[in-house]
Amino acid sequence: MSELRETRLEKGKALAALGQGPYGLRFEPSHRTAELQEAHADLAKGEERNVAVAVAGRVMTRRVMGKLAFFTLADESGPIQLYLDKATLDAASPDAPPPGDFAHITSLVDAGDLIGVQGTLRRTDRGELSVKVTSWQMLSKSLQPLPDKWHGLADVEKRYRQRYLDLIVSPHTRETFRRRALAVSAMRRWLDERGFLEIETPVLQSVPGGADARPFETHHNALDLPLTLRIATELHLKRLVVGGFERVYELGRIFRNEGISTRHNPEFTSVEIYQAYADYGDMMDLTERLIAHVCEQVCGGTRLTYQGTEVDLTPPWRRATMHDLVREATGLEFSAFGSRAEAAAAMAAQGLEVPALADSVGRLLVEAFEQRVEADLIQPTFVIDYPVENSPLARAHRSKPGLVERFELFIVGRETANAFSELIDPVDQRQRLEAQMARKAAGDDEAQQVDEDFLQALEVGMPPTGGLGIGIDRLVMLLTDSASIRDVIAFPLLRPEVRSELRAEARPDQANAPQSGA
RNA sequence: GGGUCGUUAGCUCAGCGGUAGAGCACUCGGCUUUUAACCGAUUGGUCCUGAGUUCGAAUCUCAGACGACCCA
Repeated sequence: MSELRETRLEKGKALAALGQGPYGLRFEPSHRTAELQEAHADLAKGEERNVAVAVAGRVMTRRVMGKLAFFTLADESGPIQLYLDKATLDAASPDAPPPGDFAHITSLVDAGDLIGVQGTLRRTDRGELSVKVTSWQMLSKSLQPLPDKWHGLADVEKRYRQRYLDLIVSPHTRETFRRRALAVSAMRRWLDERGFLEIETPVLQSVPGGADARPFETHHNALDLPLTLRIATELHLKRLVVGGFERVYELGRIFRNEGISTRHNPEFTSVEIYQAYADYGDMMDLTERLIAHVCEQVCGGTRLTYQGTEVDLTPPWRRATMHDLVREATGLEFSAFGSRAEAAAAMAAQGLEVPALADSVGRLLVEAFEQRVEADLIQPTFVIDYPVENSPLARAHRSKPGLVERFELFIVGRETANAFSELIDPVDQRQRLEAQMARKAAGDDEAQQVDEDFLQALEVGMPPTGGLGIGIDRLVMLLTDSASIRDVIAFPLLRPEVRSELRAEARPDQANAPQSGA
């Protein structure tokens, strides 16, 4: 609908004729609105306070009644009411061309416009703290209507596609991203204070590694080189540990070419943390303390409610082996199975699915865990000691053959962190990655590949190291009580919006296609 | 990948085989204590797209697009 836009363009011209932009250069607010609300909470109804204030923000609502008008102006901190009366405004601007300053602000300023005002304070008879405006400046004319002031943006798709509108009208959305920023900065500060260095590693890689995932592919023109976007930061951070950095981390975006769901976005944020001379037990301690600290900073405590469920993140957290958890849930004792066939038969008898790709007792254990245990791990739980087959970068368990020193942290049924005593033996590492390559050749397109340079780094000698990865998006979902990962990513991936006329051009075959009878 | 639901005015929605509707927003008029302001008037449509059934389709059928949720 362009009529509204035309009207507002006309108002913009009228404003320009009055010397009001309509796009201002700068404005100096004296306060945020929330500061005024707090500082003048004691001002009584009907009273005025003759202090000069200046505030800037977006006009959210307008109520004009003859010679008096009320606007709501919102800045980042929240709203404040503007009290506009004809007598005051016209007296303050005697040189304004007819029909006068009050008429100008009430007829040329629309909901959605960004304006700055100067005035004094007054609490109205109804108890609303207001800026009694003496002068105003148009800072930016909005040519588009704001979403419905009562319903807000109910269309979920529009909320994601036009996040700016969502942010303007939904305080809850603003709060979510504010908390996300708080969580990330609290995490970095906590790590920095403990001597961890954040070092950036490449996003563009020749050999994607560090996780079981399919990468995005791209190309470097000048080198005529196929490249992939990183699926993890692990192998480069380990090279830094080899190089002598004993505590390193990187908090950043990684990319996995997978489906989209309420828990998956193709680009998401992780933090990977490596500590030399530590093992996975140390990383459990670190994980507890780090996440509990971030939770305190963001939520004010270590207890929270997620989608109606009480979650207590107060350390220490439960630690249980995968074998024990699967036994509790299914009665199956996986350490007693002598062959895959035996394990598969026992699983089938329990009504568990037995996928063909799970070609070993260890992989079936993980299947049983995913099918029967995972979703019920509501309170924070470290699941420890994974089968070696699924963990090609983790060190063999010091006392349990066939297992590795690995844990995953589950909260509200979701994998939230993953950590190992890192595998530092280059010979063992080569064998593990070669086994992965064999799987890849057999059709597992998420299997890892051999990274010769990484193996070379290990040959130089890597100290025993504990490594940890945390999914930031899922953690923020937990801290903000968000049901979907899209609610904590400002601009989640969506299919591009296609206009109907372009759609017709894109599918010319459709117009003449023969129709099969209905 | 499979299933369910949704898509109608700028926004929120109703209409479910017989002339396209409401509230809000916009525009105009009135109004000096409103806060979903109020009162009056006007304006606004590719009913997601394409095809089919029918005398007649927003409505029924098929295909497609996009989205949400659930499952894998």
